[in-house]
Amino acid sequence: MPKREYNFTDIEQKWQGFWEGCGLFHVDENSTKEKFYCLVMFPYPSGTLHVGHGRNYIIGDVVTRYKIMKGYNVLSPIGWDAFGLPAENAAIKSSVHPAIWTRNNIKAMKRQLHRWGVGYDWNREITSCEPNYYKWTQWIFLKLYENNLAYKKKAAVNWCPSCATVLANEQVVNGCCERCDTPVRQRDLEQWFFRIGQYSQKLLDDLALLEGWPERVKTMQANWIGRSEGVRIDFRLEESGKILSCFTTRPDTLYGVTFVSLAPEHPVIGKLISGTPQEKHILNFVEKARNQSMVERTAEGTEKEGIFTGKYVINPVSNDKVPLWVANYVLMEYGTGAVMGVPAHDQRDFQFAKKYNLPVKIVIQPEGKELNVNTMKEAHADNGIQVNSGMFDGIPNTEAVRKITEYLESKGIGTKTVTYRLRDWLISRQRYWGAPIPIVYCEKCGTLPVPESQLPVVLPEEVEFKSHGMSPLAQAGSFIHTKCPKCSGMAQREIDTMDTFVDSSWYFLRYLSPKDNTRPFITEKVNKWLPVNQYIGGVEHAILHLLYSRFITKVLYDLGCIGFREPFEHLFTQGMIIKDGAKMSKSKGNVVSPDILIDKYGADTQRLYILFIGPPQKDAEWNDRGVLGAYRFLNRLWQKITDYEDIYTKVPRFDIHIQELSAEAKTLYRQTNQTVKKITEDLDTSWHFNTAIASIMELLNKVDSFNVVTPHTDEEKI
RNA sequence: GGGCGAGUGGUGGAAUGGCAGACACGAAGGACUUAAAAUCCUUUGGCCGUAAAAAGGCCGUGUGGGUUCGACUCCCACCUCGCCCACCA
Repeated sequence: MPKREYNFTDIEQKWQGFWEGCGLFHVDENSTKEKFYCLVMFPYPSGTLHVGHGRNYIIGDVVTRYKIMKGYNVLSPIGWDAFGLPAENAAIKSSVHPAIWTRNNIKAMKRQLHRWGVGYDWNREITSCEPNYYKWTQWIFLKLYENNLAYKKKAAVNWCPSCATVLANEQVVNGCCERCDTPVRQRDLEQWFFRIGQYSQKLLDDLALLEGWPERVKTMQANWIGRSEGVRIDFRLEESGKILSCFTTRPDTLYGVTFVSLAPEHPVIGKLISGTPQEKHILNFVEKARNQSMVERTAEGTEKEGIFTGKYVINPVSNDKVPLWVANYVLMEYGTGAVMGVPAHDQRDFQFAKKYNLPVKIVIQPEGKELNVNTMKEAHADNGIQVNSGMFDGIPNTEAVRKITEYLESKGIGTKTVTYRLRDWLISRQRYWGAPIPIVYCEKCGTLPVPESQLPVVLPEEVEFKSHGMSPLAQAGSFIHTKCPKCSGMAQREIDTMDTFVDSSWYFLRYLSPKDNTRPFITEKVNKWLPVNQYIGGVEHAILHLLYSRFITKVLYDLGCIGFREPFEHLFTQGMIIKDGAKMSKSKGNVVSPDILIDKYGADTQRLYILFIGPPQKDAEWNDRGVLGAYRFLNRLWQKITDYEDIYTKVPRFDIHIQELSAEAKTLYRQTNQTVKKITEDLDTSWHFNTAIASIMELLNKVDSFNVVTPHTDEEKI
């Protein structure tokens, strides 16, 4: 038999054309079939795609096609998360406008997605940097502003004094500017925040609703929200008698307090030390601590440093007089910005006390051994029995937590408090390439939101990019100067843009009405199609993107705009593709281009290999030889199928009489059905694409050996 | 320091309480070829066994314990690696 060639180019072009022609991936919204919303995280248009990106889209494509075959009405949309810092950096480096750079990248990546043969409803494509999209990102901002969920306050940014510009955390390398190596300083700017903190408890509670999410992602979110129960205890300043509150989760250690520390930013410091001889020293210390960049100050191994204020506070239960310090490890944003120091029972306090010769006082003795102040090498943070604790002596410390809290509350010197680690979401970016924040500042009328009728606030395209200095928007006079929406007098626009996470926290609603210019989304449609049945993306988004999307969904639900509280029913997080020991990425220089592989072996080979490489939720090592194996298999399969084309096109599909088959043919028939069953299970319940493919390979191997041992007549019956 | 995950042949992996190593890669040998590539066939965890083979046997899933008739799989402790977070009071 003459060998025919497996001409993947023709085959793939033919079928891609066929799918497009029959609109396989276009959703018929009037269909009576059950809906299925399959969503892949929309890509950032960074340049070109590499095979590592492909995993996400190929898995999404498999799910989409499988659900279509199972009879669902499947929505599988795609778009572009198109605002962001890399576009701006490209503009500075190579003088290409971010808009041009971004649109070119989108064009290139779109071509690549098409070549991969992944199926989307392209009629619904959205691009977050286009005015018809960011108009509605601005609308979301206005809704939050109207409902007191957006506010402005001073917050520190990383500031490079040499470039005179704000740096993102990732642009700070070892505490220095990545471009000029100048040490980065902290600088306070007025910035916009969303009150996600107000939703901490809801975001935590509703994790329980997410049965289709991986446990580890839910745990990560719960840890990030970081609820902790404790007590706010009122200490008093020795001289003035004024209250200084400390937050603690360990009220049982209250009798062991030997000092109290303040965050360098604590507002009480200034007044407290004003006019004292040590004032200058302390202010120097505060200044130094505040100039450590966030990254540096919170990095592991940063030396704990402090300075004595010369003042004392009074312990409300023991009446001990303890020194008041300022320490760089105390954070103003968490708790009250003041911490009680218990060296005997907190390791960090222990180190601090040893360094500055502060006393150690044991108030909890572990059972079975006795702690001694003079021989302790580290703090005892575990449980034990209360000692040196007045009326609470002799009870287990776990009980003392409750008893001391009750006592403090009854005396009015403490309050049970729940705190969350989750801070409000800083959405201001001193950048050009983002959605402008729709706010106007009028000298007469103050801070005003841009009326909805005036949206979008269009990002001007004629601006200058300089390697240093302020955001290009700050120099765009025609953008800044505007009329006050209230008094029509002279006013100025906000020049900060929004964090790109705002763009991506609602895009899944827009796919249902991507071109509607009258509203961000259509309530009836999103209520019908959401929550998303299956969301697929990288685990690196387990916290921020997924938490922000949940937050915005909850806000819109509370405002009555939508009828569901969680956006994503099932979540799948795929593993990374590793090459030469590192995640495949352009910056590491270890990318494999899909285009070259498609030219050589075809898209199906690449798709098959990506699915065969290993369990999809785990990281996988890329191996060029593995691609060849996938190619060989497809060749064999294609040869086998075309060999018998004339037979099975003639025989009706289910016209097989089992009784008439030979024993070998019967076995093969059974094995075929077993394979179908195995693949169905792999796709339905576990997403074991690799073993599904392996079982087809096995079946093909069996078909091959069947031909060898059986006379030709039996083949024809199959 | 906290959280999550993973340790199985030369490699990616399969088996999740019942024959460990499916499937694939690589390697070795052979067929075809002037030759190479491609393709096809055979072998391929280690050790013992044998003149060579075969039969057969023993060992083997990071380490040490445990549960069980039976453990890669479940439980406890430890070691190593990866990822995420981290001075959170």
